Amino acid sequence: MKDIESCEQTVIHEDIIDSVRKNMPDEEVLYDLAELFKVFGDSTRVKILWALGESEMCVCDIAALLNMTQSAISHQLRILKQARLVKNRRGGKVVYYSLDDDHVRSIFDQGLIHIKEVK
Amino acid sequence: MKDIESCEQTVIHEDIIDSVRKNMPDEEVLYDLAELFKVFGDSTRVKILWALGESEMCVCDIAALLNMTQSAISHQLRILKQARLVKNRRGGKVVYYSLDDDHVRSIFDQGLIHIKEVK
DNA sequence: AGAACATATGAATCATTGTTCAAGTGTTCA
DNA sequence: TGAACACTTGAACAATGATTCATATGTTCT
Repeated sequence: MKDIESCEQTVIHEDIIDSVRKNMPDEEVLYDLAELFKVFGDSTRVKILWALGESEMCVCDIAALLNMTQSAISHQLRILKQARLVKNRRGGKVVYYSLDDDHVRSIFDQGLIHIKEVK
Repeated sequence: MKDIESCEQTVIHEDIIDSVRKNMPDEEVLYDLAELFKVFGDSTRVKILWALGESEMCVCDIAALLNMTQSAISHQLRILKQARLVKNRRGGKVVYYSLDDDHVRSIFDQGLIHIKEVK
């Protein structure tokens, strides 16, 4: 995110730069994409998402499952909810969370294919 | 990552916890998955990957395209290479980078579907 | 109303990370 | 060989972020 005095860079293949630039999506789209993947980029959240892929769960059960504090889980659930990856419903004192996106599974799958090939 | 004295958590649905735990992949797999998505979780890297999806490019061209320093780009390329998402070849003084994974496109696509639905 | 419980939230802390700056490789060409 | 260029790399810095701790909210049950 710099823009000081329009840079003094060496450009070797101006034609390629131009054509690539022409086909690039808006800055904003790529930014949002990165923000989404950032949410997937934490193992606690990945575990939560995976667990919710198996079953709707309440906060304290997730905490017990992952052996972490309720508070920590709650903070992460907030991030997941803001990203619209999970939703929740209240049942008395208990709040149940579940997946709010069908693509979570397929995003995971694509990632798994990659890490399997790399191993 | 805590394990102090086996926690004192309230468990509400023990059966669910057990069955979810049974179906969870190894800790290591989920960790690797998060590490992979972490790589996608930066807009500079997303831009680089997208650009390389269009065409093989050298470092200074990417820097010019994104209006960033060669150094910054080079650092990010190293991360992408460690994750086996890009590969490179040398042509004289110039180093050309290209995608090293067919799934980058499909991972992006899944992400794009999500952010479009959310908007 | 008040106690007990499940969850949420704000501030603080510690670790991680992206970029910059300066210096280092490696290659070409005169 | 040495200057010029493309790129890499390590240290430093600032910003971001995950977890903890303490406290607040909201619900149930007596």
